[in-house]
Amino acid sequence: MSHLRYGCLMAVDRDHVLRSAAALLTRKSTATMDEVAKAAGISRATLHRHFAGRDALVRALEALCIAECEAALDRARPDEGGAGDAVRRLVREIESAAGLLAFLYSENQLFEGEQQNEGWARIDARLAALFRRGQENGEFRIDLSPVWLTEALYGLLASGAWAVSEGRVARNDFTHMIVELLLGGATRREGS
Amino acid sequence: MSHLRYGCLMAVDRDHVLRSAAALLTRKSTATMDEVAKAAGISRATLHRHFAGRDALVRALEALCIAECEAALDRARPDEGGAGDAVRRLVREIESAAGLLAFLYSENQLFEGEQQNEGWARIDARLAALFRRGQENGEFRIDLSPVWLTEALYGLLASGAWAVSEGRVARNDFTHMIVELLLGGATRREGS
DNA sequence: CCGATATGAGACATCAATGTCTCATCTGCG
DNA sequence: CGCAGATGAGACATTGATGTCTCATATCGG
Repeated sequence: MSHLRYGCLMAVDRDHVLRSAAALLTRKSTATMDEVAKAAGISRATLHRHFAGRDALVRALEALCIAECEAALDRARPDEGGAGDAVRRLVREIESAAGLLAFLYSENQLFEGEQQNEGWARIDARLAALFRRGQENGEFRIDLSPVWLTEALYGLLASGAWAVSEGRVARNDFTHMIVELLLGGATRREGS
Repeated sequence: MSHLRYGCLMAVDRDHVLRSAAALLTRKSTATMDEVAKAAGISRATLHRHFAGRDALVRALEALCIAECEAALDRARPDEGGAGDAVRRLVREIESAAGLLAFLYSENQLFEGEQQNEGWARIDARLAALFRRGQENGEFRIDLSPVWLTEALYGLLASGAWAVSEGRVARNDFTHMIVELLLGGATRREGS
């Protein structure tokens, strides 16, 4: 049954291609299919055998990013312990996907009109629920809506990934910078 | 001297075209030169008479955005009073340019390799100086670098403009959302 | 060794956006 | 009115990316 072998081998290679493409497009969002193929060490023809076209590739990257974000969300256990600590865990877990997130974040406006992957709605809902939980247990302020906090988190992740890739801030500071700004803000606390 | 009249009239029309293009590209960053021309109520030929090409148009929008940001920075008087209050004034003044800023923010990665407009360096420096002033007078925490706070401000402005244009948050909340998150963070203060 | 399958290389047509050009028309001014 | 400059409409070539195709080659399993 060559079908089974075919499927298996393709899946492995497909994943490798996908991750190469993610790494490249994170740095250069306008990279050509040819450049993507070269970056993955395959020919353009083979790239097309894996992904019908650029659109399909971006969609696959979107699915990958969604899967990684949901996995990060799972690992972060957003329903356990303090909401602030959960946010810290989440940012730490999602850091590796931030570059891809930033790429898709700007690519999304290209999908206007077309339907969005419903995975984003799931993630948005889980993030908003985390912020809402923090509000309800008194940890977070209530004048900033969960929806806005969710959008702001995306924006800070994208900014952080961009600033790191540009060398303007150190990669090791990524989590700290984002978490501290998102949770504590720039104002110095009297207590600490 | 038709040259004088010519220069004057072109300047007026050019500004109108520029603002139409900004309004359109803010909503649809991939708009065609044809769409930009239609949005400005002129023909594609006339658009090309004003701006040599798409690149020149984006550069002109960049210059416009820089001018508006610097004007906002001037009006906000970042060197007067508390740094926190100065940031509030700044965000309020820069709000109208946030959409254009978001467009150029994602367009910038297209300019990789090519030299950046030095205006951004001026603005970056003024913003970083404001945050540094806040750190030095004890208002702001010192573990978040002025460079990161500057990047984060850009990111929040872009996220805010995007969220507003998508209808996910109310336009009237724009300034409050960004300022409060940037300065105070999501955590509820004991004092208030 | 043989055959099936995947791959690489490259030719080729397509397509969309762009930049350039011409020409008819309009407008304002003398 | 008559002219110069600006405009609109549209044709045209160019360019870059894309998608499709063919064929020779490499690889792997039987």
